[in-house]
Amino acid sequence: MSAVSSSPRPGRPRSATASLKVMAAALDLALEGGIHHATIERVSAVSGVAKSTIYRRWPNASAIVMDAFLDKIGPIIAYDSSLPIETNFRHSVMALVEVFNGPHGRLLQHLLGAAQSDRELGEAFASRWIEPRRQMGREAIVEAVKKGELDPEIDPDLSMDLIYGAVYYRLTVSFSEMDEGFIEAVVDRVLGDYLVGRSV
Amino acid sequence: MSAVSSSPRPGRPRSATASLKVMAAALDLALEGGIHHATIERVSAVSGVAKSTIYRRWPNASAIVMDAFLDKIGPIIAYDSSLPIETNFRHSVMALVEVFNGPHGRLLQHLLGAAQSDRELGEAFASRWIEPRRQMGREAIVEAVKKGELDPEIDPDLSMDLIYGAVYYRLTVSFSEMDEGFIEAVVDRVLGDYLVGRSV
DNA sequence: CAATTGTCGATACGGATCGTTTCGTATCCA
DNA sequence: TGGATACGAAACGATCCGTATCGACAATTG
Repeated sequence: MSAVSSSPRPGRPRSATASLKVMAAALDLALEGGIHHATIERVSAVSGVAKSTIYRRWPNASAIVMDAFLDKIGPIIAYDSSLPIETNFRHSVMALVEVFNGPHGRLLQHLLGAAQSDRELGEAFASRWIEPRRQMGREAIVEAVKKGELDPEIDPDLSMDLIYGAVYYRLTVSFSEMDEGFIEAVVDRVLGDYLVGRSV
Repeated sequence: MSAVSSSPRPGRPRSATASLKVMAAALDLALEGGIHHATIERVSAVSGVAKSTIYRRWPNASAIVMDAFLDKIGPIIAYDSSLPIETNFRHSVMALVEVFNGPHGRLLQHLLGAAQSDRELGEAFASRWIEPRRQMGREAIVEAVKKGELDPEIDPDLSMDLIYGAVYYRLTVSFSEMDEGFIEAVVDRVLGDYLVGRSV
């Protein structure tokens, strides 16, 4: 468990900039012409990093795009527990849907598509993109219960399945648009009955 | 609008058996080694139908697999309006999840994945697989409202987004298992509050 | 019956991409 | 100074793509 900072092994160390150049090139190519446009050959040509070097670090082109995407977009999670729980969810889900509708939306869709037939890709996606959001959502619910905003009977996990399920279903299964009204309806429908001081 | 039964056009008619042989071969290959194993070259070799003939009928390999899948599995829709609405939904969603868990589940997942970066495939999937199920689900809800089983306040479309959203989310986004308990929880959570004679 | 029209299977083509390998060079550690 | 490892460049065989060509075949049309 000694995660040494500098290089513990002999031999020439891996170039630190190579990975960055490769990921930047892969992201550019994928944003420009869809994920299938980001091939290893093209990434190598655009980044100036040799194919052999790339294959030493990633198993295939989709994995590069996934890494690049998660590094760039992954950290953005918008939960704000100072807001009322319902508003908090509306805002955070709306922020997610704005990513869907923005320039990275199609790429996210393509990545999720590729993950359907690539186990490692799917695991990376689930652990680095999906789970952090679920986690924060669950925590927001638990906090809201503590504050007395929500009925303790609520099932946080099921709530996440329903809310995120509905928006990903629209994005990737029924391929239909989402507006603010839809998000409000979903959040209301899932949280509404558990809001304290309402369902009288 | 004269959809003639036999061949109205001159020239040699298309072989009726060719499409069947192609679809059977494509489905076999896809079930055997994943959707990427069903290439045009292999389908041609296995089915004995020439590549040129295949390209005359389908734009790419995924489209063949989609057609084959929908022809074989598509018709199976299990709604039974004689049951109480809650039981009806539990059964039909359970039947869908059993498809997910069965031999065709991974194929469905792969097809949905391919549809993320193939517009035509996505539209075929939405119109031939998703929409018929939503339609029957909505009708079941409307009937239940008429029968007085459900509160007329319920939103059938939103209910479909929530129920199907949750199960597809588990299949394709969070990659987690589904058991009967999960399905009961989802259906209960979405329909429960609208069941007449309960939330007193 | 003969001409027309479209499909059939077989085969070949150029092109893209894959993933691997080889080679000489560069860089770090002991 | 070695030994070990990474680097870029280049070439490899293989697969699949989508298109085109070919002669043979089977239906309609006149």
